[in-house]
This record gives sequence, C-alpha cells and structure tokens, in this order.
Amino acid sequence: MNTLAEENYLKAIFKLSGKKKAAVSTNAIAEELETKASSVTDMIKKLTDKKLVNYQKYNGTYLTKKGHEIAVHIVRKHRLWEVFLVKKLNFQWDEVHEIAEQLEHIKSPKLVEHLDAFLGFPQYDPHGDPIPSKNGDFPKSFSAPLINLSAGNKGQVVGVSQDNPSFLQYLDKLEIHLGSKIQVIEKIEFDQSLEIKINGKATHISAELAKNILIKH
Amino acid sequence: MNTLAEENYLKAIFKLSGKKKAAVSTNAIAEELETKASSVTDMIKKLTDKKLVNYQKYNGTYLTKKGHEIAVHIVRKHRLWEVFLVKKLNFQWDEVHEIAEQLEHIKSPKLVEHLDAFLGFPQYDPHGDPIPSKNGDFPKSFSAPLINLSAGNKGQVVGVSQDNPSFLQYLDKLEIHLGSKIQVIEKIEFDQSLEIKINGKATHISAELAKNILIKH
DNA sequence: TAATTTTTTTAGGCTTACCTAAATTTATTT
DNA sequence: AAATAAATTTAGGTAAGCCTAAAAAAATTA
Repeated sequence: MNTLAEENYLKAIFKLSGKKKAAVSTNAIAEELETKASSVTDMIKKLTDKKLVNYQKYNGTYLTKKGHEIAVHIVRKHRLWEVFLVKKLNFQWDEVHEIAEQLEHIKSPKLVEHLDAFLGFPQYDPHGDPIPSKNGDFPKSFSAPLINLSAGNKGQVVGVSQDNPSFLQYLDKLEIHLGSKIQVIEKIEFDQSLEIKINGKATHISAELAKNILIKH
Repeated sequence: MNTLAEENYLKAIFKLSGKKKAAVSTNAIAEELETKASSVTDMIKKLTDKKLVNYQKYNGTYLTKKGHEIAVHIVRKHRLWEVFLVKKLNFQWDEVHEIAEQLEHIKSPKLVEHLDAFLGFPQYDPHGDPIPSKNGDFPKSFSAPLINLSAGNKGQVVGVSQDNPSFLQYLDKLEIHLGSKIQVIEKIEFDQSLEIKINGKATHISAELAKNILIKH
C-alpha cells in the first residue's frame, strides 16, 4: 500500500507527463507539489525502489506500468467523487476540487465500484474531464481549446482544462457552462483575444481564457 | 487543524471515558489504539499542550471541552458516512466500519452538512448508534442491553454496542437485525446465557452476545 | 571553448509518531 | 511495612517526509 505522499507524487508525475508519458523534470514535480527539488529527489528514489517510476540521475522521471495504473486509479476516484459532490450533494463545480483531493485517497476498491454504480457510471466529471474505467481506460473525447476555433464557427463546451476556483467562477459569471454553445464572432489579431456570442449575448474574452475552454468537434 | 493521529487519540479517549468523562489510563488508550504505552505518553503530552486533554502524570487523561467537541464531531462524521454507505451504496452493516474510519477524517464542514441533508438528517447509524447533531448533541435514546431483560419480557432491537464484523455477521446468521423483536424465554443462571424467541424461532445465545444487543424500553 | 547560469543531487537537520529498554511511581501481596 | 508486581514515564533511537546549504552536473551564453 502507498502513503498519501507517494500517491500525490504519482499523480503529479502523471499529470505532468501527459499522454506521451514523457520524462518529467525534478523541478517540475517540485513546483507542481509546492515542495523543494531536494525533497523530490528523496521521494523519487523511494518510488524507484518500489518500481513505481523509472529514474536516472539528471534525466527525469516517468511512471512504470504499475505506477501509471495507480495514478490513473487515483484520477478515477478523484473524478467520481467530484461527480458525487456536484450531482448528489449540490456543490458548485468550483468547490469540489479540494474536497476530492482528500477523498481520492480513501482506500477501498469496493467503495469505488459501488460509488461508480450509484452515480450511474458517469464518463465525465463536472469539469468535462474523462473518468477512466476500472481497467484504466479513458473514454475517447474529441475536443480542442476554444482558441483554436476560427471566426464564424460554433462549438459546444465539453470541458475546461483548469479547475481553480477563480477560473471557474469567472466562467460562471460569463454564463459559460458545460454544454453551452459558443460562436466565435471575431479573433483579435493583436492579442489573440476573442469576441464571442454566448446565450445570444456578445462578450469579449482573453486568449488566456479561451485556451482553457474545451470545445467538442 | 489536527493530524490523523491526534484525531484517533481524541476519538479513543472519548470512547473509553464514557458518558461520565472519566479519566482514562495510559494503558487503556494504548490497547484501544494498538500502540505502546510510551507512545501514548508522548502523544498525550502533545494534546495537553494543545489544550485538547487534561493530563497529570500517573493520573490518567480526560478530554477538555475543545477536545470533546472535536471527538464528537469525528463520531458524527463516522456515523453519517456509515449511513451513506449502507443506505445509498448498499453496503452491509458489517462492512462499513473500516471505510468510515477513513472517511471520518475528511476535513470539510460543508461536506458534512451537505451529506447530512442528503441523507435526510438521520438520527441513528446502521448499528443503531445515535448521530450527534452539528452542535454536538446526541439524540436521546432509551435502551439497555438485552442481558438486562427479565425472562418473559419482550423488546425491540435498537442497537448494538460493537461493530466488529464477526459479531455483526453472527447476528445476521441469527437473523437479529435492528427492529427485530426478541422475547426472553429463559435465563440460564449457570452462565447467564439466554433462551430467546426471534422470528418465532427459539434460539440460545451467550451472555456475551446478549450484553452487546441493545433493546428499546 | 570557457565562463556563467540553471538544474539536480548530496549532506546534514528537523518534526511527527512510532519503538525498545530502563527507570520510576503506584498498587498489590505477603 | 517490606517486597513484589503492574503501570507509567523517561531516554534514546528509527523511518517518513520535509527543509537549507553546498556540491556537482548539465545547459546556456559569451
């Protein structure tokens, strides 16, 4: 069994290495976990001994098959709990991340499966992120950042690529939710910002925001 | 904020000191937490510094008001999660204790209140134990161990005073559940064991078992 | 390529929460 | 009351997971 700290390292490496399973730098892990590089080196050695990561001095870290499985399972738990909090306990989508950070470490395979069934086997969490199955498979999702949409085109919001409260609250203020339909009216060349139409209203949003909104295509 | 270890100590002291808030011995705490007396002395000193317990060398430990509040709140969370697991996720009553031991440490006041509402503000957990309110008040329950019932009298099971799986599974086997009606046919003087009638069938149970079944009166 | 900067690792320490073994206090027997 | 036993505390040590400061390696710049 793994400690809480170990699980958080695996999750961070998973998040940073992306789909390509690229090696992740010590500093990147340290920044993600808000800790020091020296602490990361310590822990990486421990994870290497446990065969959860591959690591060579000065050459970064990536997950082994076993480490990857554990990380995906934690992501699964995190996202299922988020669905529970929003759908069953009526939390807002910007309130659930921190609580799910705690709940994701609860150890009981049976609990996860019962929860999944109770929720009706959801495929996406409240932020539109895909929920891996028990076997670790992610549902396929075809989405792209809003910033990539050309002027004149329409799309439907299927996800967001951040979950910090200020971002999510700003979306709420703009009335942008999962499922919202957005049309790009104009792209401002100067700063890549967008003039969009949402719920019939024209609004202006920054490139930074548009990068973090995912559109079905 | 308190660590997991601290919370478990407070809970153990709460459990051991009973309603009278009696002082608890170092050894009793060690046994409850399956640790060594010297470790207990260490931790008790830390809890004393934090004003969560009162402690004098060689004279036992009892909770302060603050410590008592925290302990009751953990019990509240434990029991609400047990209700959730049984009522919503279809767990059996003998499966939920260990999972609730983990869930009770999740820190989010809002989560507890939403969960309570979602469950319909239950007053008792699946073992018949009272769930304290947000303010720490326990619902009054008038119950006594089955062993105290005299021959000929009837009662209804409203709780059990243990939650270990072998005990609960034995009850299941005997078809004794919350709400079951039991009549005491005969008390065997020799070993205090009981001849009882449950669901129309006569059964013999030990004094040890009868001590741990709570009857409404 | 040499010098400088950045990244990473090593060395040595700290706190938490445990442990064992020994010392001390309290309780129980004789 | 003295001797013994039991309970408790103290002393010193360990592992996990973090830290700072210094050393070493790699990357960048001049």
